[in-house]
Amino acid sequence: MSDNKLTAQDTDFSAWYIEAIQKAELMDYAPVRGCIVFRPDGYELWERIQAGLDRRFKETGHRNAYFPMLIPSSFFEKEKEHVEGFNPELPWVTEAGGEQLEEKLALRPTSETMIGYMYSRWIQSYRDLPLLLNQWANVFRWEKRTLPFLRTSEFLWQEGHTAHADEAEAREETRRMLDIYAEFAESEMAMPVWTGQKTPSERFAGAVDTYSIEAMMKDGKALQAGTSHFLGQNFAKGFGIEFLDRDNVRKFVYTTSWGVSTRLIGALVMVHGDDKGIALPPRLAPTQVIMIPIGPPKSREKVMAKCTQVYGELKAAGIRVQRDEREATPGWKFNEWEMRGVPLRLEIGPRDVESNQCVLVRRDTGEKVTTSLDNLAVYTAHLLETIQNNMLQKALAFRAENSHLHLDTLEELVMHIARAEAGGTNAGWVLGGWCGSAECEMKVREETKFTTRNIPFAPPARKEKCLVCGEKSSQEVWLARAY
RNA sequence: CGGGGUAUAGCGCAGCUUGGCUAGCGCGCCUGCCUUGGGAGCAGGAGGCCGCAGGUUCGAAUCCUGCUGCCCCGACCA
Repeated sequence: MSDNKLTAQDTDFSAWYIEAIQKAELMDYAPVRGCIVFRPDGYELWERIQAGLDRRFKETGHRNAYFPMLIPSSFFEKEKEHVEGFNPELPWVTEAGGEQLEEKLALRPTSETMIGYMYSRWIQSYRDLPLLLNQWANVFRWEKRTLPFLRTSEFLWQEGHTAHADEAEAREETRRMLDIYAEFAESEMAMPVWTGQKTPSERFAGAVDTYSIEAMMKDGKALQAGTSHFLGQNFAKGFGIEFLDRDNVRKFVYTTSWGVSTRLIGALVMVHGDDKGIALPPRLAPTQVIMIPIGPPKSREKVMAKCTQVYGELKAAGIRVQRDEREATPGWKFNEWEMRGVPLRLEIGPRDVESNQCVLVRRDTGEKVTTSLDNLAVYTAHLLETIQNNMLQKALAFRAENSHLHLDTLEELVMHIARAEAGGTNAGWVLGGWCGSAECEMKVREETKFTTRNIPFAPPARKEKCLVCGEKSSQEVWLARAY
């Protein structure tokens, strides 16, 4: 790159984002519209996300399976809202082997239809229930406007699909998986989220109820980071998923689906990044410690020998450590690895070798400490945990600072946004009372571009009146600009 | 899909208004010397179908027409 400095976040957050993810080598643009390449560091983040979630899915009784990517067009006609929701963004295969296909095939945007079809063949009896499957897959959605990781034509995700004998059990499953997403986001990604219910207008196409986790990005915008849907009997009826119950009556099953995608990588960047580049939480970082040897050529041999020894000790302790022995100046390397988000830097120079010590520098705070090489692995492991924790605390503090709980009318909200824009700051999120009407929801959207994010299960404040109409409020809802 | 902008080396740009010599600059890249605790220095070097197609002209990166990609702004989305 011509200029090694990133655009500052305050100057232009979206320019910062695009530059940061490319300079950190998480992704690159592919030759197809809206498609990206996941480069090794980006893909490894996904692999670590996969590993963490997959373990949690298995612990709760789910198994993985894989269904075809091509879906017959007739499948989309079996659930009316589902078709209407997805039709505009489906890519189609219409020709193969040099001939027109009898029935065109869609590249899946999600697999409710394919899986519904298969479930109808597999489920006969209440003894076959619950059926708890998950699929790791790529999906396609031809979006008008794309943004790397957050919205691309093809993306990677996980979609869980379960079938249950009764409504209560299916609803419980829907909430259980949402809670797993929230716990994962906080403990592994150091990203706090609000769990809550989507309003009817933001519901998944074909769902009875949709729940989400919502996270605040550094520009104050909201990102839907995961969803869990209670599908009722909609797909069961569309695809004939029936079972014979204990009472010898044929009944439709209740289904759920839930998913998170590679969008989480974008979330990680937008939650923790700063003007130096991206910053990764230790639990997910492909490289947790980067070692940088320092010193003139004449001391090289001694320094390298010590590096090799320390490297071996850290590696043996299970720490993901890497050495940068390239012929570049230390300063250059410092900036490079900060840009790539490595949580901890370890410097060893001639002075350190003499006194059996090294210098550790934290990515999250910039803090430098000189420490003994004795018991270094234990010390480092603790420090990584401290960083993980601090990143979550910082994200929580940022979210609290930018959450506004004391705006009670649309006028106040409009003023609040105007003040933020005039001051060049972000307007953050606003917790509003809501009467539950679509009219009020639409009005906020039209006048402020804020949309309803979700109705939090545990709102941080109670609201007596609807922010828009002033009528008695039945619930609190997060309002924000969203990605 | 509507409105605006842009396309010249891997990246960022100048040159175009007023057509003309071998198309430049910075960063990066390669080789050598030297250097190393916050983006070092010197010397030498490689790298271009000036987005694509057509037109005007003795001559086009430069003027004209069409197309395509990308970026930004508005209606849809994990």
